[in-house]
Amino acid sequence: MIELRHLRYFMAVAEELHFGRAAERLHMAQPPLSQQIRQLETELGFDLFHRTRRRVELTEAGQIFFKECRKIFQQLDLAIQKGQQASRGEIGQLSIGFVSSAAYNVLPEILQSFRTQAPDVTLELQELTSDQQLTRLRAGRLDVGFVRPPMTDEQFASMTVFQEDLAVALPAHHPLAAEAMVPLRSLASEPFILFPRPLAPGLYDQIISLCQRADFSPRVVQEAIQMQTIVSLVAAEIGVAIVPLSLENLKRTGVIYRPLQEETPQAAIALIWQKEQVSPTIQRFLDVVKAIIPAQHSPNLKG
Amino acid sequence: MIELRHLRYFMAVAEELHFGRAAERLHMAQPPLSQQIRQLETELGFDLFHRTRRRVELTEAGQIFFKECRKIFQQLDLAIQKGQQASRGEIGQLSIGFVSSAAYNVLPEILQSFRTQAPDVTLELQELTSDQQLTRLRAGRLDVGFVRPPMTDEQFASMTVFQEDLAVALPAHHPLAAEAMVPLRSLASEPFILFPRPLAPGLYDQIISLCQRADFSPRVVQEAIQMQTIVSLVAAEIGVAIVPLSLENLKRTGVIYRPLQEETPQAAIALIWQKEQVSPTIQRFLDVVKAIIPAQHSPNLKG
DNA sequence: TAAAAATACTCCATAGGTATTTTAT
DNA sequence: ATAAAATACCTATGGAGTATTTTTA
Repeated sequence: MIELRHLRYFMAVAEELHFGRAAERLHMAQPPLSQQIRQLETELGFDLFHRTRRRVELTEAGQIFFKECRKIFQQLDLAIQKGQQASRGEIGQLSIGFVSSAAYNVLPEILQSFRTQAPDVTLELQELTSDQQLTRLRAGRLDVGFVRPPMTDEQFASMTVFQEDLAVALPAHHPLAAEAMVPLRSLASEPFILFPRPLAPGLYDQIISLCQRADFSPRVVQEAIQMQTIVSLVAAEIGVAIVPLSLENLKRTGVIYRPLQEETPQAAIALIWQKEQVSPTIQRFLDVVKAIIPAQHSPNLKG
Repeated sequence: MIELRHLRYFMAVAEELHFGRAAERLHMAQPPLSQQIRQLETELGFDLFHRTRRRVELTEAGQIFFKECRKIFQQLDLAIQKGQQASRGEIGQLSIGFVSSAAYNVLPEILQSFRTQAPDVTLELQELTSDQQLTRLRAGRLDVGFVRPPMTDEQFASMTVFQEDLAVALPAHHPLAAEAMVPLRSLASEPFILFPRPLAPGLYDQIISLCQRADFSPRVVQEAIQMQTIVSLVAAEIGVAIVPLSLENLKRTGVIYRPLQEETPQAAIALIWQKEQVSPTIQRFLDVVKAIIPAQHSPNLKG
């Protein structure tokens, strides 16, 4: 079986063209060196040296094998180097899941910062609902996810990266759009547009319980999977929607956002990951996120 | 010190993701396998596996190292394959020296044939005088040479590849050009153009002794290194020259070649090589040349 | 408790050392 | 006569085996 030892010895002899000097360079005696080269030649099935017992010369095959051997050691060095870089999180790939609304607030800044800090990491972004992300995180098909809490699974660690008030999205010509602030009660008879509960149970339940406290159940006329769609439906005067305030960033014309008069629970976005699976690349990503969060101030129209 | 053994073991474990099964595949027990992987990780300076003691998973660095390891083994296979090919003479390089006049007769056919038979051999052609070739052959800087005999050096083997009569090159309007055959004696008072003796002692001495036998010493008015030049000087009516007949192939206008009436020693071209240094590639070249020679008939205007 | 990897130890194959011979210059 | 590689033989490192423990699902 050929070992790197054989190749190292061969390289030394090929460079020195002298078994004695090569042995010296390898800090070993000459006879075992001769033996190992012999062994290598047997394994390879061809001779590497012309041995006139006085002069050592590379055969033609030896010359070519020598050049190719160099490449083997270069490839080995490269493998080690790349592995070490990866172990420091400097190269690698990172699969990131995110709910669509994260794309309108924290995500751009985080990605930009991470790309600067770790340019050798290939990012793979997937827009997914919160529970799709949980499934993929468990299966190891995702490294981190930006989800809507609550998130009560022991195997995940999480960090809140963004908090914002909920607001009412109104058609531009809706009477309530004239007011600076909307009391929730005034929406009691309005048609509502909501996410399907399975896709965002946290947000859905928040909205429902909010309405309950204002003594009404929202009349849901339409569900929509995308934030984009919800906003478009509002613009089309299909109904009103209670949405995270950062949707304002969409700048959809025909839609006006108004804060709720009531104290509302804040809509949060959390970064989650598997506790036990923190690769250096993931760690670097977490570090980048941590560095950015303090700079974030929850937008709040009431402030 | 990292050995291929370590890498082979790592590849097996990385593929099986199970030390027990990997050990089985490697026809060995599980504990030494664990040890060797440990050892590899220590050498590398980073972990290859996440060991939860129940599940084995590649770390990110491990995944990348795995990919690079594949390339190492591919490179190793390539090195062995190329070496074996070279040992069979299927690839390699061949340095060929030749005297300029060889380019007008045998060389083209030989090269063409060899290129067809051994397309993977890179040819390096050098136009050199006979003694320059001897020096380089001794130094190993040339594999074979096409020279003008005589060649009396024990360490070389040789093979005559071409023989031809000597002829007189005359200016087109020279009175002797009217004759079908020229007696050497009629050139006694003509101005001669010759090679400098050091560059082609064999040919030079042949010509001189030829003249001696015809009872005159040639009056040398000009020496020229290139056959081309000699022929041009003849065309310019500077003098006459005794040259190998194959120079006719130059088709220089203004020059007429006429055979000598006397029996002349033939000018030969020999292929020579170091007896002790016959690489498979050289052997293949010799074989090609041998196959061609019988087809060669010495051109002879007297025939 | 069952399955899998890690530890602890033991052994022997073989890499490497020493002494000597062979051979070519 | 000398330098260099090959051969013969011996030594001991460390790779691999067996038995056992540890750990977690």
